Amino acid sequence: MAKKYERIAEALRQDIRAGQLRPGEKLPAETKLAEQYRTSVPTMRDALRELHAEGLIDKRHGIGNFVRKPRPRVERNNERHQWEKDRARLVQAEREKTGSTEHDTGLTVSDLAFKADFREVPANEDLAAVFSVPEGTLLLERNYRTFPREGDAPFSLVTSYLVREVVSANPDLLDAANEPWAGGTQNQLLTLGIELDHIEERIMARPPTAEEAEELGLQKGVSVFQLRKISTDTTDRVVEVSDVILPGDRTEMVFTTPLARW
Amino acid sequence: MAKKYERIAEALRQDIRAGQLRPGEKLPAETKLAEQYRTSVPTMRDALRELHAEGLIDKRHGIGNFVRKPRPRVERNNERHQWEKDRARLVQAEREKTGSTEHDTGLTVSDLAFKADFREVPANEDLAAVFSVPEGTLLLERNYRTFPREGDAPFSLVTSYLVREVVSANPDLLDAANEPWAGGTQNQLLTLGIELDHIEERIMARPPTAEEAEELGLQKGVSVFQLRKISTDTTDRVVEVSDVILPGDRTEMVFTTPLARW
DNA sequence: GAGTGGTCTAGACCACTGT
DNA sequence: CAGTGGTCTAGACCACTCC
Repeated sequence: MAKKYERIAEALRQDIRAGQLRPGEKLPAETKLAEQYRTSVPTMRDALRELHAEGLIDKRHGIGNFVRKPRPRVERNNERHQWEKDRARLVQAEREKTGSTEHDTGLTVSDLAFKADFREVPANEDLAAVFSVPEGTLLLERNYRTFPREGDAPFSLVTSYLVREVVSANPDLLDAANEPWAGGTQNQLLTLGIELDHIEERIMARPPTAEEAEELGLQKGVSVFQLRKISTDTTDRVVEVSDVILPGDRTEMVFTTPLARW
Repeated sequence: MAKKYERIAEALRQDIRAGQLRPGEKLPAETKLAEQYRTSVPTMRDALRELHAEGLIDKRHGIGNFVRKPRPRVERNNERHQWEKDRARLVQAEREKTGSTEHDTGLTVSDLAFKADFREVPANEDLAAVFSVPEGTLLLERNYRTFPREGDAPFSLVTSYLVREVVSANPDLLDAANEPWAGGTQNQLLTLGIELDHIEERIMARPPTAEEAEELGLQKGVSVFQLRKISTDTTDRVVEVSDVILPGDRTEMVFTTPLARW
């Protein structure tokens, strides 16, 4: 015999998929549900936990359980990097002509930085290795919180690192008040005479920390993408390292790899 | 005051990180632990569930809870695609000279197919759209189970689709007995006169289905990468679609994006 | 304050594993 | 068989949200 909580979960799944329970709709209280399904509250909660892990329901403490509205997935395409690079110079060219209308144009098509927070930190072992600098080298750490335009939940947590020494040639870059910066990071690097050659991204999936779950409005059990983006310039020097946390249930990452012709 | 099960989880985390509890070591029985921490068994289990979700312990029914040995992460780099493409012709060249020593050289550096299972299916709406063929078009569906060389748990579940009509020019490709195929899929396509131009990969993270958890030896709550790889040839035709499930806790995906010079 | 989900207890019994 | 984790019960009380 199937486990009781699984049978209950399956019954609720059917109701949801069949449209008996519609997106946004509130489920009966857990005590009521336990009664309906002739079981105890803890067992009922086991069933609900299953649905929750699958992303079918949202749990809201003190309010209730709700059938989840399918959240729009956001696509993150690696073509954005070339796009950003092209744009970095465009913006620069226009600046020379027109002045500064740049403030409207955000960083990237679907990102809009609302909060930027800068500080200086010494490189730990990990970062020192990636940058190929001695441990303890001063880095500029920049924290961003970005939101989708629609005023939904915040969408990604970004921590970016630059070598302080390298950046100091342009003092504007040290001030968080200048964010969001028209033309994005690649334009910032351009002001330092740095051109990027390639970008490497390493992706892992893991459960969110309590902090991340809080900030991203995630529920326990939903996994996050952890992405480390490493930007290397044309002299083969690592110039930026960026750690990004993305909600696994709302993000779709797309990478296109071109192949050399035979 | 912090929640009790969180305090207990934290205490155990410390013990693990500090090396008091070593990888592979068995924890005391849940009843004993509950006693030690002066709590009930269900609460103790809440704490253990937390550690389990974080990948710090393995739960083995009927045996015990164990500190997890850090499983080697497998790196999946997109440079493999170019590597495979180069290799596809190399193998071909050597075949003409020497004969068939190809059987030793697997598909890709760290993959080894142990089980291949072929069948023909009509294209559903989803696949038809990707291939740009009418719904119902016959596809060759190939299921692979790959294992890391060390005889550990199976490592990825792959379902690959090709348009049956296209493949039939080389009947050898229709027989699962010819797997693993020296030179991999790109060599198979080469025998059909097909050269790939680029590969697109779409990545999502989600909890595993019960089936996947079973096959990959995953534990509940650990998420999987779902990767769809779309291969397009030099005539801009989609020739292969491959759905891959990878364990999120053991896989690190790496993508390098080259940028055009200014 | 009323109603909700979250935490916690103290057990009982079942299912799985190894000897 | 003994020992383990998995499921399930029937409650109590706390923390949160809304009115």
